[in-house]
Amino acid sequence: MSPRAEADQAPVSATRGFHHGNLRQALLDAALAAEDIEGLSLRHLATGLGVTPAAAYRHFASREDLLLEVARIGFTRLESLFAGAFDISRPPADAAQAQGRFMRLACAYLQFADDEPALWRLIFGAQGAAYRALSAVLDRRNSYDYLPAALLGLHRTGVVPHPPSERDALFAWSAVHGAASLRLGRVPGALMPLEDLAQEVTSRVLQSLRSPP
Amino acid sequence: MSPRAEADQAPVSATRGFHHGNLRQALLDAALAAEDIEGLSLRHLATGLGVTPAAAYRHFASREDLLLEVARIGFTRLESLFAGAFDISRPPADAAQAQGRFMRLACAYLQFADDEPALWRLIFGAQGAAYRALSAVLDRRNSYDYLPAALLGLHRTGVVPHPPSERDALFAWSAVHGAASLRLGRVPGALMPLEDLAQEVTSRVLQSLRSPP
DNA sequence: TCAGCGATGTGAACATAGATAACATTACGT
DNA sequence: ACGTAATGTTATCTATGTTCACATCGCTGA
Repeated sequence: MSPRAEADQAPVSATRGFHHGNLRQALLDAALAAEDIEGLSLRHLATGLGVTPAAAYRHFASREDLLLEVARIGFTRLESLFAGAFDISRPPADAAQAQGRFMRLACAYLQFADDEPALWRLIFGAQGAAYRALSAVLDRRNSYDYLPAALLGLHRTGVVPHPPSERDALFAWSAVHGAASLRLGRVPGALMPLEDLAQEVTSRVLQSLRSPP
Repeated sequence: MSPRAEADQAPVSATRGFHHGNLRQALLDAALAAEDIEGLSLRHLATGLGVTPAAAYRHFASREDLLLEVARIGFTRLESLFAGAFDISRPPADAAQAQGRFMRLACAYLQFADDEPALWRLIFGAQGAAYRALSAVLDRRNSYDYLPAALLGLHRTGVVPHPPSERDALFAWSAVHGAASLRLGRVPGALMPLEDLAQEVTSRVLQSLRSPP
């Protein structure tokens, strides 16, 4: 279908190869910079790069394909935000650290929505089409492990009495995801400073995790 | 801008006036029945109704305008689901009833996402553009009052010790909205029966509301 | 009653979009 | 050095949103 792999690792802004630049990456970069990724036009992108519309089809099977690739890159950005929240390979030292991890994870999620709203909408928006398409392809080991890991840390350090279940994880995800959605929707109550919102949500989720079903 | 009002009250499927039917409503109905409302084409809609594309512009200033009107109708549908959850004009009799109201309100929200995914995506999807545009126009008295009312009922009947704050409402909304989003995104954990999910989320939100900040 | 006017629909047209096919050029390996 | 694969171009097709000039229906007031 579409040439993938080695996309996000290529020399970033190189007009390198000359004669014609290295499109593909240039197209992806331009798409990533777009204000409305889902609404962008291949022709606009191409002509904006001084190239013919048809040229884009040498690198992407279709507009959808391009968008899917952009979504994939966006997903890896979200993953690296998660990775910046805490080191998943090392367990938390104490309760405070476990709570800090949980809080910072929520913060990362909200930060992504704040910093890259177009990418957020591309991934989680329109029926989550891109999201579902991605889930089938990505090795989900990375992003899908941070939340369970954070919850497990909370249990191991005694913050939460019961070992975390899938339902616990789903509830936590729902709360944070919902908060991010409402924030993007400019719901008045969700427009407080990002850290405050993360604090708010995580502390409340914690409250609910301290009790058995 | 756009002719509004009296739209959702018009004779529903009437090809009444003859010669030419009563478009507008027919267009709205067709749009409401579409599987992908945001992606529909005016031409398709028009020709599907045996009418010229340009005819649609006698009733809607643009495609966007049509979509906004559809979103408005969708919003009133959500409101009537809320109204079916409980009678906002009467306070709950006891704690059990108050909890039932809260639970049924969440159920209504999730039901809407389940039954009308296209409308949900139109309203809350794409950056919540439609949602924001609507919020400015709608008298929000209806839909925006159910959640605070439900929370107030919980407090008045002694389920929740502290009077509900805006932050309480935002958290509850976030959790339910997030659950609906993940469900629409076919996140595996959110695919349980609708009532179970509503029960799950509301009981956990309740847990968190029982403690002071 | 009927002239006329406003509401509504038609036909043709324009611009933009995604997409494809045939052709041109460049770069690179053997 | 040559030829083949990669990449870009030109031209073209179809679909869509949108507009404009024109046609037609139906109702209202003299």
